[in-house]
Amino acid sequence: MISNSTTAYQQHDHHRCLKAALQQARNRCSARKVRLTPMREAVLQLLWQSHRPLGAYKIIDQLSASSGKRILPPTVYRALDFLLEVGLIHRLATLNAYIGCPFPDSVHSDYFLLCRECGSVAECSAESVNKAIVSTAQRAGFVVESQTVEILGLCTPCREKGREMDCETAAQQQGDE
Amino acid sequence: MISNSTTAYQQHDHHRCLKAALQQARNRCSARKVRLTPMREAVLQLLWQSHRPLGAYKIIDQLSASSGKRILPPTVYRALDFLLEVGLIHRLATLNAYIGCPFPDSVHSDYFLLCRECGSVAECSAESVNKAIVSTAQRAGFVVESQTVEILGLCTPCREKGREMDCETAAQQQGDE
DNA sequence: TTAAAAGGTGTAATAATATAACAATAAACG
DNA sequence: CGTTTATTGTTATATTATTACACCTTTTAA
Repeated sequence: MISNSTTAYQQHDHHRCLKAALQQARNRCSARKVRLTPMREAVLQLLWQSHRPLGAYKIIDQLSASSGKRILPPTVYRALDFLLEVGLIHRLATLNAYIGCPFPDSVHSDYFLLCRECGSVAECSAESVNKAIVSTAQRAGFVVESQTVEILGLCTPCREKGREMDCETAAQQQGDE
Repeated sequence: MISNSTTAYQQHDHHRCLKAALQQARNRCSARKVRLTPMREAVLQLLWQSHRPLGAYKIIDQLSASSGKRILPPTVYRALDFLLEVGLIHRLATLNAYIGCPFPDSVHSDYFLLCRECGSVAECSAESVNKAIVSTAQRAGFVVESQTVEILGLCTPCREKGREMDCETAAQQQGDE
């Protein structure tokens, strides 16, 4: 069984997506008796702007721009640490970037699909992957404590776009950074 | 079927291990018509000192110490890039560190067991993990191009040591950094 | 066998990501 | 309230990695 968040690269009402995430975050924090301060919420909101991960310094820049005053690294890293701790975001080791967690409340081993074309990241929780990892590790006498699984590839929309290009004019394949 | 290199944390003749790795590297480079220069070989050799990954700046320091002159970052990063390219080493994203590849010649999706206690890293290639990843990704419409799978946990020797400690004196559990 | 080209290394400077240490402030709690 | 605890501000710095350009060495090819 797969539980996933491939809405990441599908059309959807993102405003609703963000609103739900923030509400979930508030609930989770109050349940845990920890404080979702304005700074922490601001960082979380930035990470929910889109389904693309954001580097810490991008967050610093955006926050500085929107607040009008210089936000310094420790401020943002502390908010990120808090959000990681509470399970509201994840850090992507291969990108040195952070992303909102779409289902903080369900148990899940982090498993990410990173589209190299559009930069979107979908989080999945696949029991089969988890089982395969734990059981092969076990056969090697290794006890699993945590996993980092980051898959680089192409999401459906980007693959289809790529196909169109192949058919029409494969000539002008400029990268859109 | 699992093919692995759990010798990483088992007793073995490491000198032989290193010698074999260097020979394999020379073969691989000559087969590919690329040059395993003294600098590149020195870096590779350092990465084969043990089955523990090494950060780039550790390599720089060790190389500077042993050669008597200051080796600067680009020199080492270039050697690392070369070795990565040729498939003789891997980069561990979760550690920002590098490690020799025990079987550069066989096809394998990189899958690493990192022991949090002793720091040893074993590389495995498990078809079951790979298949689970590719098939669940596929169900999400995602085409896999490359994978980063890094598993943190405890290797057999460390787990056993931990057990002994529990039985005898759990008191003095000083981390051996 | 030598000139040109390609590949590799040395060096200085700097970019990008992250943390340590301590002061100032705000919130929670008795 | 006043005290304690949690959070944020600030300065400085650590860690990892890259850019740009000069110089040297190996290979190629005339």
